[in-house]
Amino acid sequence: MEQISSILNDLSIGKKFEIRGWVYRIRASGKLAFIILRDASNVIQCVAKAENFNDGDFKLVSSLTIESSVSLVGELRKDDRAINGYEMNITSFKIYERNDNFPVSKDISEEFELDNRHLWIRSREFNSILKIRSTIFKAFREFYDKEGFYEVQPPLMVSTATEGGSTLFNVPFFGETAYLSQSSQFYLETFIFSLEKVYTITPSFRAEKSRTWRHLTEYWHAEAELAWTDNEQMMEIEEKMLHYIVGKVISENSNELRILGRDIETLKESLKPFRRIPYKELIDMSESLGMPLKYGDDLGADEERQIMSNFKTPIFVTEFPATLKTFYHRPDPSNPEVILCHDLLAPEGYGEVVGGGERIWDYELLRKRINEGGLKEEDYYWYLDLRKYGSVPHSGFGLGMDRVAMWIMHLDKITGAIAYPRTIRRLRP
RNA sequence: GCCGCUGUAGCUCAGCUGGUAGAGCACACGCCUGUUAAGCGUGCGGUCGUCGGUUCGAACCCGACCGGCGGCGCCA
Repeated sequence: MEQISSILNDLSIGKKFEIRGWVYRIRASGKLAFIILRDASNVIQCVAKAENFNDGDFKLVSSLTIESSVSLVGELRKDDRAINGYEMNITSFKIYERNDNFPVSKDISEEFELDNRHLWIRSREFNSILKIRSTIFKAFREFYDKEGFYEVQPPLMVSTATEGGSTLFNVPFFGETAYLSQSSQFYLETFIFSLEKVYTITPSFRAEKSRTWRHLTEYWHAEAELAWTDNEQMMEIEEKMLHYIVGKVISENSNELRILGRDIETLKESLKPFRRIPYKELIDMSESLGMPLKYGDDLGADEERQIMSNFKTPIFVTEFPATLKTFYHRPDPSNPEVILCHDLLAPEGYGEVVGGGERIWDYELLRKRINEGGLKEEDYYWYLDLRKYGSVPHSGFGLGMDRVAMWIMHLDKITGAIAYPRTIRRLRP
């Protein structure tokens, strides 16, 4: 039994193989049937000639239907007329299941595709998306492993919000109410006092009624937290990480990128250094970027899209005004109006994929910020404790894996970057 | 939460000023020895999202409800 990709080469010419998979396309004429077979690895054209079978068997093999599961035995030939340049001349076959009518056909709407994701993920396009996603997740873990980080597992059923104001999902919890985690940041901060450099990849849940091209209700959140690290050092690590991930995808998935129509030369631009632009400078530049802004304006979807249509490489926007960020961000001691933080905006109009920065590590300052935010100190007792017992300067970030995947693959919406998107209006399949 | 669009065959859609439902694809059968989303012929296939109203008559006009899609805010 062979994988299709492993036999598509000149060394296989003249050899007999057995391959198994699903019928991708079939075209039959009286005495000849072409079956394009797919497996996880690729597709190959197979030809069944009537002269090689008795009438009953030829009838069976030439009337197979799309997505029927089969194994085919035959000899490989080079043939320029066939997709991928090789063709297998079938001499025997086994049918595992013959379908009546596969619902997914060449003309499908977005709604039908989403209702039938469990079947659509078989398409060559989605097969490529899943392979690239797999590389992105693998590269993320590889990078942090090489950098000496520990992977940790925070709880996902929690008692408090990370960011005040965000809407939480409630879950019954033995007479209490639990919430689904929106971010593991606070728990990661606890881990650094044991392990110093930690990361995690978990789902995060947002009950906001967002209806946009880049929001999911359940999304894959990659987060890291480092002791003894400032904002500048944090950005250096993130830049190195994204260079590693993009480089891995380019080297391992060039074929999949081609199937998706992703321009690899444009993607390679993101292997270059990322500019750091302080918020104030960005505001000063904003008019020339086609999106006039004034100091204090937040960057919304339209602003990011317009600004990032000017860049081919991601940029860090740093030093946001304190009014635009939540309570745990550390103000610049030399200018408390400004926060020691950064957002990473992806190029080609994609916008924010990472948010990070230094955390407040002074006990009294954090208490003050919690109270200013209208939050209850007792809800955050364990988070405050970290500032009482051996507090250290530290930084971290959160990255939306699905957003990174969408940008790397140049997809037009985030629901295309994940197999089973959860949004305000989609819970199935 | 706000704004806009949409729902007709398994799928993609057409259906004029209201007059009793159409095409392509898929599937089934037949023909074809080099197809590339193959071709030709025949066939199968519809409480026109649901409920109510107007009318002699509603896929079409009106109302309510339900589903879906797109955009913004919020964020990753």
